[in-house]
Amino acid sequence: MGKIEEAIKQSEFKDSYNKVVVNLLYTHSYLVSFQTAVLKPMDLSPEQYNVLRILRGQQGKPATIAAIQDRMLNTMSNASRLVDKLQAKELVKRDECPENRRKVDVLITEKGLHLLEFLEPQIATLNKNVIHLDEAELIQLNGLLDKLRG
Amino acid sequence: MGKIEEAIKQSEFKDSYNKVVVNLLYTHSYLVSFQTAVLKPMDLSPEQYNVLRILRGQQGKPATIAAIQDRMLNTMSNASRLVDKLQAKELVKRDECPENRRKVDVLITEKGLHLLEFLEPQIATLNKNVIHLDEAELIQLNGLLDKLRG
DNA sequence: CTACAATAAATGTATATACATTAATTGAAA
DNA sequence: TTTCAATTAATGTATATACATTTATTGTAG
Repeated sequence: MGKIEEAIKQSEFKDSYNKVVVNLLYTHSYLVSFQTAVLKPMDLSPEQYNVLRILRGQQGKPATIAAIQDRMLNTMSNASRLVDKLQAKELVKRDECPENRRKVDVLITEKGLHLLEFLEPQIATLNKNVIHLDEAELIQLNGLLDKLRG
Repeated sequence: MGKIEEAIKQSEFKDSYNKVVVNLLYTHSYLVSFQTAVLKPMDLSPEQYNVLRILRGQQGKPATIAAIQDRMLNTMSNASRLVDKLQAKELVKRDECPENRRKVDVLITEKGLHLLEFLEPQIATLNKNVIHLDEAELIQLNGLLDKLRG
């Protein structure tokens, strides 16, 4: 597919800022559509998958809703309802936090951990197939994205 | 804010592919949230703004719904309903395509063009303020994103 | 202690999105 | 010409998202 100009059939951009914004939005959509396809048979949305990985990253420690929200990629979405969905599928469980009853301790279940283990190799294969960059380029891209945000 | 590890409080990633995916999703959210804030006072969503720009790019020629869909950044969303919303605000108009009554000719209105002119300098300023890259880095980033998609 | 502000999560609501289905029109084969 | 497949847009529907409001609990000033 190649250059963004061909991909969206637009011959030129106002400036490089504009072009990089469009390119990022387009590449995001490209990646998310593949990811969605892999997750869908397991009835998971990309954000639900992300929350599961956040919880596994806690390594046994519970996370509050606010802590999950804080680590989410899409900072504006609704952690409380995402946890609802995951709980309905028994992938996470909620406990009232004993020392502060306003808070809720969220933990990933065994079932949730197994689902992640099942999905991870599929996601890894997918990534290698759809991201046409070598290791050096990946590192360079990570650096540029970090720098972009300042 | 800096490195993605700090931004989402995750100390390490499975591999560079994984890291670049997370970094892209996070950077996307970073950019979209700023863009949304600029567009919101004008009652436009980012995708509606994108459709307006696609239509202006036609330079007077109408575009069918399918042609808009094809050029959209988020390839899965619904051009027909986005055009509905824009039409309700009188930013675009729809005409039945005379030589093929299945098709619909969509055109940007004067009002739509004026809105774009009003927004563009605001978006340009925003981009310069939130994208902390110089011209050489922007070009490099565009190249890497194009290559990523293959 | 009481009243009130601050915090945490849940809920309400409108809109957006993903995806499937339907409806209308056209083109082409029998 | 009739029938049927293909094309194009619109609609249905379930879910996701953004953002405001509400509820419950805690902490603190008076």
